[in-house]
Amino acid sequence: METLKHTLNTLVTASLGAITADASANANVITASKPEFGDYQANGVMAAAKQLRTNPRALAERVVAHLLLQAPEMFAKVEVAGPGFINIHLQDSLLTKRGAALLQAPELLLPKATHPQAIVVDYSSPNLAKEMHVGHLRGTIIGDCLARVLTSSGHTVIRQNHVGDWGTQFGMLISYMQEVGSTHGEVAAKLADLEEFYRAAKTRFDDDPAFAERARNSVVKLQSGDPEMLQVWAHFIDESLRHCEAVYRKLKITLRREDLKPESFYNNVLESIVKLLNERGMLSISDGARCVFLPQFIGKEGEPLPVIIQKSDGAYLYATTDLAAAQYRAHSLHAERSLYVVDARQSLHFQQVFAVARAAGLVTDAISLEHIAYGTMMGADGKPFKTRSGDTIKLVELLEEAVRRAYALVSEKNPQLSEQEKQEIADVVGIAAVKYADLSKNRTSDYIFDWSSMLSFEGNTAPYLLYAYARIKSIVRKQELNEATGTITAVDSPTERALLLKALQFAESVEAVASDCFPNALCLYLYELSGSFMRFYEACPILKAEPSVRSSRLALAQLTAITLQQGLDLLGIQTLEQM
RNA sequence: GCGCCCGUAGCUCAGCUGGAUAGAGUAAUCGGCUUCGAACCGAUUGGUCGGGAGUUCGAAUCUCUCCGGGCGCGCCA
Repeated sequence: METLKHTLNTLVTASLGAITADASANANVITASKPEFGDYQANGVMAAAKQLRTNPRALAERVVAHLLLQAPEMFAKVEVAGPGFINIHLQDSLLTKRGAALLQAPELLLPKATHPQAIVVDYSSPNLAKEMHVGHLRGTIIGDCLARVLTSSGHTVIRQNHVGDWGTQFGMLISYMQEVGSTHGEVAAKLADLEEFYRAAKTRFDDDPAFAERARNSVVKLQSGDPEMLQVWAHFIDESLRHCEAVYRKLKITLRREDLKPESFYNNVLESIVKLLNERGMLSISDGARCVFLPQFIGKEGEPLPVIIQKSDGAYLYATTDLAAAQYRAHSLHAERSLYVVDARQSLHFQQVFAVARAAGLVTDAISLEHIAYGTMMGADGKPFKTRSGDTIKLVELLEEAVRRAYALVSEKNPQLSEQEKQEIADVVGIAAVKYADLSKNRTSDYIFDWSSMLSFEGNTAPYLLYAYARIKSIVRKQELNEATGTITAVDSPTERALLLKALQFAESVEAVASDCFPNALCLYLYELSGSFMRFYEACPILKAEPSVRSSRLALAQLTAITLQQGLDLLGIQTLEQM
């Protein structure tokens, strides 16, 4: 179903166009900034009046008159306000009709994009040399949410988990694996704690020159395709992936093995990338390294800034791999959008990669390459977590802590629940709290990792939304079994009407997330929806209302519940029947 | 030095394709459960939107400048 905002914008824009004879005029309809301004407001008349050098209020009056002739049944009141705003008050019957239609066919809650696209979402992408830590949380959660949202909008989403499985550090790890055990079981036991394994290998590497030599040798052998090295390496990668998948399962992340497109996947095309750049005359040798210099990137003292494609020792770098990946996504996956959900600190890198890819013709204008940047995970001291400090908090441990805290809270609030129920609720609530804490913040700002704020269950948090949902479900359970499912027929109370209007606006926020990739907009919407329900709940009796009112209110509560459930699902958060 | 990001209530943050009197949460104070789940709801207090200038009917939002902070900038990813 087309959104109210879109319907209204089309209508008012048409009226504006008819009056001004300007086809480019846009009514710019938005949700009203205050309830007294109505349900929606059109701001575009003032800009149009300015262009025509005419009185904005007079123009607005004419637009309103035209609009009321076009669709009189939609509006309760349309009036001109202030310097030329048009305030739109919708007819209750329009709202109830739409609400009833959505209840009838909940799949209409999420309208499909008019132009479905093939969209690559590159996210999570941990380095397999180490265990996932809190630094991987944001990209994994945000990327998964975007993948879900885009899928729900009817796009073909191709997830790409660009894991780091190649490079010098794997030589060290392989050599250490060969040292610690000869049997599969011994090695697996050692790999149970990847972090510890990495530290131990690193220590060996730093302390023993002979070991370091073997490690360097291992890299060379591995890269030249030595079968034994490849086997050990594959074993390590497989173990490391198991760690990731355990985290994904806990977090309800939709990434699967088939979404893996590791760095090593591109190994055999890197040479051809370099060759192509060379043929295009884009390569130059600088200090022995093969580089691309683009005029728009200026370095420290005004000299050109290189993108290093191949090191002086012949090894490739991540820019090369990213170029290969861009080409693969454009030509093999036929993607029209490629989203890179990656830390904001890599923005220069992506600017360069995108620019080189386009300049070299590795991708055409048919694909939009977008760096979906997110802020750095900061410690309580305001400093970023250091990936190699050894002090990072493991993601699994963080999640276990969240669930523990949720369990304590559930036990306190609802001690009468069975042990199993408490545990199941704690699992959902703990994970939901962690994800929501992240998703509800603007992704571009830095994120301060703080146990108390992340695991607080008060205010604008996932538990608040889950609680609203559980409350509705509790009411629904209480209705008589033989009672026919009613539908929304009236919204006579202000909180009742506000709730219905809010529920009808779900798709508007989902559309915004699909185009701008800011999941916090959806969080804000769901929070407001829950708030609207809570106020409705306080003000309007449902089960105790007269039969006709009761049936309509029950239906409204139902609509709220399915909207909440769907919205939370898009965030990757499960709902609970009770909590 | 060059580039990118950020500075909004005591704290954590929304709002930024310019729109009406800048909003939430939290903390503080007060009120609301013999009535559908109080993990809730309501009220009050809390602001030179870092400073200044400009663009215009209108600026937290756009431009410039200054101050403060973060990040990035040749062979890690």
